[in-house]
Amino acid sequence: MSPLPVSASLQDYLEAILNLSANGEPARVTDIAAVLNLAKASVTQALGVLQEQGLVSHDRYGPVALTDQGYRLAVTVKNRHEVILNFLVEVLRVDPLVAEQDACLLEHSVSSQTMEKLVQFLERNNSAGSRMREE
Amino acid sequence: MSPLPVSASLQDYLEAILNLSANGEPARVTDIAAVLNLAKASVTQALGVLQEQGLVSHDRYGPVALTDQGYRLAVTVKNRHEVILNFLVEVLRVDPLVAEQDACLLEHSVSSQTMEKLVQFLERNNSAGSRMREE
DNA sequence: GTAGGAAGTTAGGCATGCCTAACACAAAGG
DNA sequence: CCTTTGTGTTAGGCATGCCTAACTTCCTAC
Repeated sequence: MSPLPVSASLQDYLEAILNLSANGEPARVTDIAAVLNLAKASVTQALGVLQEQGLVSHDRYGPVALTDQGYRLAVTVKNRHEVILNFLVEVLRVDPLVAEQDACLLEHSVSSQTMEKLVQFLERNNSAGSRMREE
Repeated sequence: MSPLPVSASLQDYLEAILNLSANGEPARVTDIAAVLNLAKASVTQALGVLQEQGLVSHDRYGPVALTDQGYRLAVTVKNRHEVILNFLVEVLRVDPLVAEQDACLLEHSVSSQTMEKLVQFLERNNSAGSRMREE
């Protein structure tokens, strides 16, 4: 329960698994490798670590599933990603493709406090007027 | 001249050296190690790499200096740091200490485009009106 | 059933980046 | 001088995270 030291890399695996299983797909090693653009062997290795930490369940040669704990963590990571992406695209007007890449990296470097502040900022400037004029 | 692959870690060394030499200090291995909170041996090693890449000049047992190229790169890195810090503190109102830590990490993950957009945003919302109306 | 190919794993290797321990050098004081 | 103290380097080790190559397992189609 302690704030498990889940590296940026492992967070990426969790996020990928969440996205895959959200799409109905059962999250196989090959799919994860494809999404993350890594060798399958690397995925197998990472899954071993994630399983040790109780974040993933994975029988040999079987599909991969998030545990409850892993799911919660993955959702957190994905939220970060989306908040940051939203900010980059909607506020800064960064090109969506670039923003997507940036979000992938930034999501691992932003403190919780900054994330909160970012959410607050978006609530102020987004909901208040999703089309707020700038002319 | 090509976009040298200078890792985040090496960028930190450059930034530290720039900050130290800006303070009059001659940037010694010990100082760099202290600033970055690393072992001196690690600094020596990194300096070797930086020297190979022509970013730093460093005679055995002597002080460390940035080359022209290294200086330019270090300034770029430092600028990124300051822009991000400024944004976090002035716009998001993140606690300065937390913001400082975040900036150290974020400066390595943000694309050039996002940096530009961030600068534009700050120019709009900072200089134009440090008290911009939000009512 | 059995031969494919696809999926998954294992083994071994490599780069980065950090560490500690031990050694070499330097500069200053007695 | 020569010893002491701090600075710098070298050597060796370790963790992470990736890779390729070779092997095993699975599944499907014949």
